[in-house]
Amino acid sequence: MASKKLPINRGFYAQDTLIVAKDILGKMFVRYTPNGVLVGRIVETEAYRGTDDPSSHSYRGKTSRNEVMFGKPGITYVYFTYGNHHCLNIVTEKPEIPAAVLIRAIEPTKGIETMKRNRDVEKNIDISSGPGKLTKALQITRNDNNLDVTDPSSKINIFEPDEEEKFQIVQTTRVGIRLAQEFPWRFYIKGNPHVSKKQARFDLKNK
DNA sequence: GAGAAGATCTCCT
DNA sequence: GGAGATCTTCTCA
Repeated sequence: MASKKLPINRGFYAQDTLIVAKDILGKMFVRYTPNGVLVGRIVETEAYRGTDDPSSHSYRGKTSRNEVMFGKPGITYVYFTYGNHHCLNIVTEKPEIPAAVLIRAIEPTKGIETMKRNRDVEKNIDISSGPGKLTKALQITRNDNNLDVTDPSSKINIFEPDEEEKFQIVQTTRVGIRLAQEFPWRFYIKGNPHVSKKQARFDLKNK
């Protein structure tokens, strides 16, 4: 048996948020639950940087909700919105810069049946093609806020993929926000069916 | 303490 | 394609 693989280290998350949002595509997201291990490939992200991004939760300063964004990189920031949905972010950059990358979609690779059950859907592409869907499939709630994804004993880790796969990255504008809509801070893997449908329609319109 | 907004999803037409 | 659901968080008085 080969030595156990370690999660991606904190130095990766300490980089510029836009670089992390782009480079984290294709990485393996691993979630440890009592029902087993759930794994998916990250296929869609958005960058939020509080210092110069009016749509970021941290733009107006530190609050009890967003305080983890002001902490060290590589920490989860989970918040509840629209009365129904949780969204998962990974904190980036230095502690004095409140920034994070929103994980918008993953391509399920392991524990698929468990994720389908969590979501009550039948098709693979319905499991995690959106921020709210993804957190439900992976059983992520506010209890999972402030977890260290670089710690091998954490309930959430992110790993390099076993096999490097070549893909094209598309950079475009974010969805679901009112302010700073023009910032091209959304990234996804071109042609992947697991990115959110809303976005696919948007891109077709803007060709 | 009250009112408003919100990084979404799903159902209905 | 459009609108409602649902509830946490923030702002303002």
